[in-house]
Amino acid sequence: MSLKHAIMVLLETEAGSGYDLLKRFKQRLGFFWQASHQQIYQQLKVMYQDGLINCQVEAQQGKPDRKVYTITKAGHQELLAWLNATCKPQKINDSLLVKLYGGHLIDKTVLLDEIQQHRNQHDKALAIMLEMELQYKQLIGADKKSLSLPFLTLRRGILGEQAWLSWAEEVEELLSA
Amino acid sequence: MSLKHAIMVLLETEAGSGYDLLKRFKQRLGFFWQASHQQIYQQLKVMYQDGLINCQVEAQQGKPDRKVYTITKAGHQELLAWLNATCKPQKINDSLLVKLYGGHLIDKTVLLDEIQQHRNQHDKALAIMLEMELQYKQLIGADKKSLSLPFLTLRRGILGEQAWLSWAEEVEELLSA
DNA sequence: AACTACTATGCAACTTATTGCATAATAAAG
DNA sequence: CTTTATTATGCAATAAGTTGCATAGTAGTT
Repeated sequence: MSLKHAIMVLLETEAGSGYDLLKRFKQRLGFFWQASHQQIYQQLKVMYQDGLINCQVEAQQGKPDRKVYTITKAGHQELLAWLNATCKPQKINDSLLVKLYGGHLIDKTVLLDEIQQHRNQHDKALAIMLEMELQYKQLIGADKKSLSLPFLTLRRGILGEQAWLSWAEEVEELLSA
Repeated sequence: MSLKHAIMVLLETEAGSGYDLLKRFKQRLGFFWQASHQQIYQQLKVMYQDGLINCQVEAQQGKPDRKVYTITKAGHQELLAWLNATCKPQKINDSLLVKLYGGHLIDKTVLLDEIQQHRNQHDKALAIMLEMELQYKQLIGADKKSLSLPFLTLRRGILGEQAWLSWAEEVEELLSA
């Protein structure tokens, strides 16, 4: 289970509440790790029980208490152990491809429509990532160096999206013929 | 849940037992849909209870009975409904990228080793797919036409793997520097 | 003779993720 | 003035997926 470790990677650099972590997932790990708010809150609860993280409750007026989590020594060690262990290859379950595989059963305009809808999403995702890349490239010195590993994950996203879009062109060409 | 629908896509063209389906997943959908034998057997049980598939038991000497499943009318309709509905974007959870994102906490040779291990897997996967592509391209006429949609899913695999490998080169270059 | 791989199925327990609901304040837009 | 979005958290039930174990024969290898 890596959600636990993804959370710890985020907490390692900066403390945060469940909501903070949710936002960080979206902003920083969103294109390679997706987690819902339920998953995060539930996981934090378990991790706290297991002593991997500490919790400081900040009372707030009117709003529910804000629980700010930090990583413990035990958590840090667990994270290091995980980082040093090999991880299994990513599991891929892509329903769009299942649909395409069985696409002879339906009208091909339905397939084309769906591909185009997905392409819109991928176009947007790529545009965001290219913007992020631009911002990274304008950095200099220590800032740039400290972000070199996150930058590599961004590159994965960019190359992945570009490959997806190239493929979509092939699909559209073949289905439109 | 699409495992159900993936199974029906496979049963739509040809009847099969749980074990048959497991093999077909590996051979035909393996690079975009992964399912364990447990998942398949459990799912078949539920689908049978729900009337989506029929089951003919073939007695075998010494071995357990072989249960051959076929799709029912209800199953076919459910499949068509699913094929015509839009599916949500693929969920990606890639622990290798989480690891890379938090890679500043460990020795970069560990990262390099892991990338290289993964690259071996991706190299092999790509080689298999390129071989499959070659075989497809040697087909002619009706055979070729009937496999044009599976071929598109194969292209997705090929373009995806090539993108992964290009990325791995970037990573190795940056981490080795 | 022992080990390994393949065929062929399945239960039980556990972990992980999703869906639906619930609360409650602030701020912006129409 | 009403609706929508954002901040902020969480329970309960269900669905989906994983891990470990179990059975049992055949075929090939060491």
